Amino acid sequence: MPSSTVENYLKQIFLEQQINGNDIVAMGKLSERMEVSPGTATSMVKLLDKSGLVNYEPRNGSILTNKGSEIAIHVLRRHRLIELFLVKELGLDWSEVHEEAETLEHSISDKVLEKIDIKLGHPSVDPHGDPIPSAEGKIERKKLVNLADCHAGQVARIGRILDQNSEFLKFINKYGIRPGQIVEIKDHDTIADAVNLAPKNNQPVTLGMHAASKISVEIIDKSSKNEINKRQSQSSNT
Amino acid sequence: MPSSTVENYLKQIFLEQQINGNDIVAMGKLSERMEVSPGTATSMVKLLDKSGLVNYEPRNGSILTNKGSEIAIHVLRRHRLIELFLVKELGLDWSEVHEEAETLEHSISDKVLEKIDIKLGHPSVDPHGDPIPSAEGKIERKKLVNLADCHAGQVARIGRILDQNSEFLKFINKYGIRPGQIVEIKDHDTIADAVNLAPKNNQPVTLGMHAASKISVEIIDKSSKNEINKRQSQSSNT
DNA sequence: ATTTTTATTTTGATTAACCAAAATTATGTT
DNA sequence: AACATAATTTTGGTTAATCAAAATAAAAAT
Ligand SMILES: [Mn+2]
Ligand SMILES: [Mn+2]
Ligand SMILES: [Mn+2]
Ligand SMILES: [Mn+2]
Repeated sequence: MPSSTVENYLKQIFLEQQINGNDIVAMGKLSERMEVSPGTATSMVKLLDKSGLVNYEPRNGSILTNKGSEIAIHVLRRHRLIELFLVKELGLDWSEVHEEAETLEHSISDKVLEKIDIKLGHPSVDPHGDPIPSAEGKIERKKLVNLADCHAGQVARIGRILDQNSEFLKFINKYGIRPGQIVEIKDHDTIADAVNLAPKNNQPVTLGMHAASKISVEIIDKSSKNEINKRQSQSSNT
Repeated sequence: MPSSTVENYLKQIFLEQQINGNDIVAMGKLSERMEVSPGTATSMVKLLDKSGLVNYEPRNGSILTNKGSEIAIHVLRRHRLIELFLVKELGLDWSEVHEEAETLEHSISDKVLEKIDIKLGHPSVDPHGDPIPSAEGKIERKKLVNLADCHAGQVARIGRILDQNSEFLKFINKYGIRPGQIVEIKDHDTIADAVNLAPKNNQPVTLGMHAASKISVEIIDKSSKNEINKRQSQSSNT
C-alpha cells in the first residue's frame, strides 16, 4: 500500500537509526540520504507522521513508529533476499546487485518473496554480509569489529562490507575479500595508516585505513590483549 | 526511460493492433484497456505523439510508430519471460503469474532479463502459449485455429489460452488443458453449443462454445474436409 | 434532413513528489 | 549579548497522471 517513495523514506530513516543508536534522525541527514531538497523531506515527513509511520518533532527530526519500522524491515528483507537471489540463482556479480534490488524491492509480491526465500534455504545474510530480516521482522546482528581496529596476528572472518560502491566491491573481491572469508592480519601500522592482511588461499594485500574501515570482521583467533576497539562497526548497507 | 505508465499505454496499443490487423486503435478501446477515463487517454496519446511513439489522428485513434512498437515489444518480452520464469524456476501457478508480471515487467533491467532468458534456455512461448519476442524484437507467430471452430474427429495440440482469468486457467488446467497438450475433439455440437474433447491421458470434458473460443489450437491430424475456419484466433494476452 | 445517440475532446481540478529561494529558528563564536 | 553560520521550514511553483463533467463532432436512426 505505501508507495515506493514512502518505502524508501522509511528505509532510509531505519538505516540511519541503526547507525545512530535508534536516535531521532535529523532532516538534513534524511534529505541527504534521499537525495531530495530539505524542504521536500520536511513535507514528506509531515505526511508520514500523519499516517502514523514516524514521529516528527519539528526543528529536531523524526523517528519511526512500530508501524513504520515494520514496513522498513520488510523492505530491507525484500532488498537483501533479492540481492542474494540475483547472485546465487542468476549469477549476477555482487557488485551490481544493489542497484537492481533498489527498484525490485518495491515490485515483488510476498508470494514471490517467500518462494525466493525457500529456494535460497532461508538465508541469514546477503551478499555483502548484511543480515536478512526474518519474515517476522527479526534481525540477527552479530557483534562485529572494524578491520581498521584489528591488530597484527589476529585471525578473523570477514563479516560485512560497509560500502556498496561497485568499484570497491570488485576490487576487494579480486583479492579474495568477501563475507565468510578467513583472513589473517599480518600488520597494522598506524603511522603508515595501513593494514596488511592475507585472505586464506590468496595473496596478501595492503589496504589504507580508510578502506579497511569499510570492512567489519569477526575475530576468531589470537585475540590481542590491547585496548578496546573503538571504531564504529555498524553498517547502513542494504 | 519511458515511465511504466507510458510502457503500459504502448503495450495496450500494441496488443490491440495485434488483434485488429494493425489498424488504428480507437481512443475508446484504449481508455477501456487502460482502465482510465477517455479524456485521460486522449491527453496521454497526445504526449506519446509528441514523443514520436505513436501517430495520433484526432477523432480517429492512434497507431504505434516503429519506435513505439519496439518499446512495446520489449515490454512484452519482459512480461512473458518473467511469467515463464515464475512458473518454471519459482514454482508459481500459471494462473497467478500474469498479475505478478504486470508490475515486474517495468522493474527488471536488461541484464537480469538476459540472465533469465539464458536460464530458461531462450524459450519461445510463455505459460499461456503466447510467443516470447526475441531480444531483437522478432515475434514468431504460429497459425492457430480456434477450438470452437474445430470438428469432431480432429486431433490438435493446444496452442494458446486467450484468457488470463485465474479461475478459468485453474479450471482448464484441472482437466489437462494447457499449451502443448494433445487433445482429441470428440464432438462438436452446434445445437448444444458445446465441444467435447479428450486431452491425452485425461478424462474428456465438455466446454461451452464461449469457453472453447478462449482456446486456440494447432490441428495435427484428421483435418476435416469442411468449411474454412472463421473465428478470430488471435490473442491479446500478455 | 433532422434528431438522437455515441465517441471524443476540452476544461477545470486534484494528488503525489518534487525544487528553488525566502523566512525562520537554533547553534556557535566572538 | 550580539553577530554570524547552519539547519529547518515556508512559500510559490512545476510535472506526471489522473477524474468528472461540459462541449463538440461524428455516426446512426428516424
Ligand atoms: Mn544493497
Ligand atoms: Mn546488501
Ligand atoms: Mn500475462
Ligand atoms: Mn502470458
